[in-house]
Amino acid sequence: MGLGEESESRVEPEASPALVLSNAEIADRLASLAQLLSSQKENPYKVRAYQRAAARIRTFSESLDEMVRHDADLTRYEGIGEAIASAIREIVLTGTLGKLEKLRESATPEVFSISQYPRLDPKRVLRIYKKLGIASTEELRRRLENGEIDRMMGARMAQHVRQGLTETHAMLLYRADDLREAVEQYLLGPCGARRVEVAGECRRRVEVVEELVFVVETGDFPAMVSRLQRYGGRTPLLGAAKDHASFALSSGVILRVQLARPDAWGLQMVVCTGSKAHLKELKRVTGSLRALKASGSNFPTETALYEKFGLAYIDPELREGYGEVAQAMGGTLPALVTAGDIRGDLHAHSTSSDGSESIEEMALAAKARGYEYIGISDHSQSLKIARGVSIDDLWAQIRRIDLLNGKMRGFRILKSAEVDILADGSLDYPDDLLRELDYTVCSIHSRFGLGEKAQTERIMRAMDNPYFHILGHATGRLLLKRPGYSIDVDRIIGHARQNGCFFEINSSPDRLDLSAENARRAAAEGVKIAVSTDAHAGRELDLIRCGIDQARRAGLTKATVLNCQPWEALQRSFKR
DNA sequence: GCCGTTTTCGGCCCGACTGTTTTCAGTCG
Repeated sequence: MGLGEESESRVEPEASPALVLSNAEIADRLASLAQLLSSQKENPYKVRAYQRAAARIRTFSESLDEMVRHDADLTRYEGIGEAIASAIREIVLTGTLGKLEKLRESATPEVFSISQYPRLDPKRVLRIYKKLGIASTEELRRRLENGEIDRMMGARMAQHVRQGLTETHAMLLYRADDLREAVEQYLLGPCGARRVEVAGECRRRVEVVEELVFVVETGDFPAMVSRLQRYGGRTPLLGAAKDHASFALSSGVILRVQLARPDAWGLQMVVCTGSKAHLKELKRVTGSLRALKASGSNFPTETALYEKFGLAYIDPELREGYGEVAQAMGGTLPALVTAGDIRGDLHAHSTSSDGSESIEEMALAAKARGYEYIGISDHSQSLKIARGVSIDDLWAQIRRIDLLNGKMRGFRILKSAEVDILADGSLDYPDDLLRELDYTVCSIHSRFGLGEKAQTERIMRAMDNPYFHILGHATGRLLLKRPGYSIDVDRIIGHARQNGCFFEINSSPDRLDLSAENARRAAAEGVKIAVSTDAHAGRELDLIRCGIDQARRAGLTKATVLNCQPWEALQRSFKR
């Protein structure tokens, strides 16, 4: 998008830079090799080593091709040893990899065709082929599009195939932040930008990013565009006009840069930040933004633009078209929660279950962050793989925390547990033990496959237990990996309100569960939400920033976030 | 294949549960 003066045109690939292999092309070959080795049942650690190296290479901003030609030592990078370094050299110098070609020759036609899509897992795809009686990637794509893979193989498999077959790839926000940093440095350094600011999904803190957008100021835009084509060796230009351009980054994310003059900077930031839904709301007040630009009005900052139309400044996280423009006009925008409002973490693990630091260490880490409390919520007895705490051990842990609290000043360790919600909706500890805890986080870790109705009622039954307090990661989703189990969120929100239960925004970057949309619905019904990290080590308490991003996207304020309260108030909230 | 090092090879997390099945391999944190 952007307010381009002319529409984008397809650009023919340049002749000479094509001789340079891009990091993406090198990574693809290593990934294909991993596929073929995997389908030959090679040592899985070897397979993973190639996959890891391929993934790593996609994040490089320097050109591997150039490094090889300058005889740089590639083994200084983690995950690249002698063997993979020499494979990369061979790819760069000969354009091919003998080992890969050989394996391709001996592969079945099915596996050969799968290896054209380096992100597909051949084992999984072969299972699909067998079950659906098909044998080609074209057929695979067709069955994906008509929903058959979803129906026959499940949503998870469908997601894998979808990601494997498409060329653009979404990326977790917190990985995109690293990429953003690298591209920003590249824009300011080699590209000679005077000013760079990130916009788009990254700025709105959307949990999964498909496009990196920058607003830039430079005296020589064409030079910047040509320099960007050499990012990571070679970065294909997808299209360009005189004031904007987009590129296909190695990682599969689209990079878009929009040129802006200082006097139109604010306007371009608004347009490039989006979202589409926000801009639609905004245009009802401002009229066409394109016309606004043509009028030559002066909008050096976003605030200048919003102010001119009688709007308060709208935080980027709120720009999703949920009525924020009307709120900005009426002066009723929420004061979004910030990391500084958080008084403690209500979901952390310790060495008692699958954490890597002791209760004392976790407490010290929380105290060092300026928190007033930390809730130790270790896994319950049934979750064997996470070394769930036995009934006896939890009794002992309760007594130990009491002792520790006796020695702490101005800080409190809360006695909690992440209690499994069992298949029948009962909780994984007896009531007389649950009663001794300050509160509980109750979560589903098994039987994801129950249908929506059964899963919903399972959670509602669990909420009927008077010692149920916070529903942990409500849908079990893992972003870009697993869609989560199906539940009727509205029914569960209603039941939570009735029973005095709460939700959690789990801050793990690949969970962020509740979603912003569901958190918004819960808050609208008056159900408070804990923003928790699920930390398994002291440093993971930092992940709270990811949860805060999500909470802000949901429009949550200090008053709607459970752990913005001091312990005394919290204690009252947990009385049912 | 990489890493670390106790320098020459073993570990790379793991163990119970699940299944319009695949009786093994995928899955849950």
